[in-house]
Amino acid sequence: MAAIKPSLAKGTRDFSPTEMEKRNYIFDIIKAVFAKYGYREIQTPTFENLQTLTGKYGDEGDKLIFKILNSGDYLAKAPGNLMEEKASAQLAPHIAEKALRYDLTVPFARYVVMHQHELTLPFKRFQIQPVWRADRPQRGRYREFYQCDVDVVGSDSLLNEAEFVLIYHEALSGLGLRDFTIKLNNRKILTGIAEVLGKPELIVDMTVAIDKLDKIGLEGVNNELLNRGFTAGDLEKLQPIIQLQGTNTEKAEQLRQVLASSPIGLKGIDEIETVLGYVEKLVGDTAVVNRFVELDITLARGLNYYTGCIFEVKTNEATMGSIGGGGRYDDLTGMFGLNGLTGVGISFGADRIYDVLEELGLFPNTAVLTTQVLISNFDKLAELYALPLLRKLRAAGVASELYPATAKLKKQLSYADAKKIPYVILIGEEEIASGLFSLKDMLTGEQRMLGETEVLSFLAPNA
RNA sequence: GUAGGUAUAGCUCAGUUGGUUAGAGCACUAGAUUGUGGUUCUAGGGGUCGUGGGUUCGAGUCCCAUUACUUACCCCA
Repeated sequence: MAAIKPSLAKGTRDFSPTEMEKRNYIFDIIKAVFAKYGYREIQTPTFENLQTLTGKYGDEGDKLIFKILNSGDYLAKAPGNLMEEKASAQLAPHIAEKALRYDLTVPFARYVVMHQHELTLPFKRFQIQPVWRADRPQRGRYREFYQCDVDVVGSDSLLNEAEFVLIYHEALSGLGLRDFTIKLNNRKILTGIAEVLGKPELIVDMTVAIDKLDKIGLEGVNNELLNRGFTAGDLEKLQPIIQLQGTNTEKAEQLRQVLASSPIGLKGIDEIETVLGYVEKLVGDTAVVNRFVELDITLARGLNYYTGCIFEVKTNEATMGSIGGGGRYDDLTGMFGLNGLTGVGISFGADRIYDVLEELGLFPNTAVLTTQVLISNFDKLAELYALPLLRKLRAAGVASELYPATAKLKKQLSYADAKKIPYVILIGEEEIASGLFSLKDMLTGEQRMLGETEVLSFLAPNA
């Protein structure tokens, strides 16, 4: 068999030991916060029935689902006419009945419906698993990436929304981020705006356009609105909304006036104000809230399913898309036949957070823990002589290893150096004769002769 | 799906209007140092210059095609 050139599938990455240690550092901090707020972990399968996933993410989203070819002679049962016509989209469900999960929310909805009789509502769960999307990779965008989702179903209390703001703040601060913005919006406000304009059916076009304010500026947004079916008169009404200024309270006040004729819009504002009120009480410091939380009506995401509050988090310390997002969906499980169950949740983009922490140099050294001590291996005699010490070190909880072959000391020390092992124990003729061990500090280069108990108490002072 | 950019050693990259045997740094191996790493010095291994075609006396260099990677748009974490 001819050797093939090794390569990674597009948009995927290997995680080497150092990277894994850093990734776990992120996951551990996020998990600890989730647990602290009462969420419990679940996992769902890597792949689901294709039917479970399609139709949940909009047309664009459906195209990005990785489908898994059926086993066996999958073309035998496929409709001939569709193959003749090369109708890929229609043919796909006939030859691919499974697909890789696209996010964690839809599998969670399926989970809730299937386990409804064993769940105590409200059910609070978190889930940290990879998801797959078949889009074109670019900076901060991968085809395989991890989401850290935390959701609660069966509770319509806005306390949940408020706690998610706290979770974001606590987790991101815990990771060392200092300047980020938790943006809040509400689907009902967007609906209200579209209503006031008399164009409720254009809500998606409207929000997609004004969402780009940061990127293409006011003029660009206005042009896009015109292209998407809005009139000059609509634009005029929209200007004060798009360019909303001031504190969160001031913004809410202005919106209240604009949306006076829209009951649903006013409800959205009520919700935002309630959430902000809870957040202030929970944080206990208005200045902190104003610094990290921002009412931003240009925020548009997940419009296919979000019905209430919408979240998005951006870091201001690095150029990166959003590092998290979420929202409320009133009918999370309706698509699986269980109506009237509301859900709200957020997600952390772990891979992007990793890139940001890397760029800002925020990974602590302790995130990269390794073997504490390496025992050298001079010859077979020393190797055997080392084994009891190795056993005692490990029994005392010291991460330790014996160099697995008789090799030049230079090579063994280089190994310790490359692996950043802080101590090396040298065992040769002298040590065997004296019964002492040479303990070398790799950082200072100092070397001492110690007895076994001294070695153990030095490397494991608390054991 | 649309539009750019890039492709030379394991990695990051030089390579002059087309001209002899394609280079550097890092990494690796060995020696200087037969029981001492990280610094230093010396030597060594490692290349069908992404692939296929074309122009030319001659192509890493120019042209065409193709593939892969990459950046941006759409969309999204």
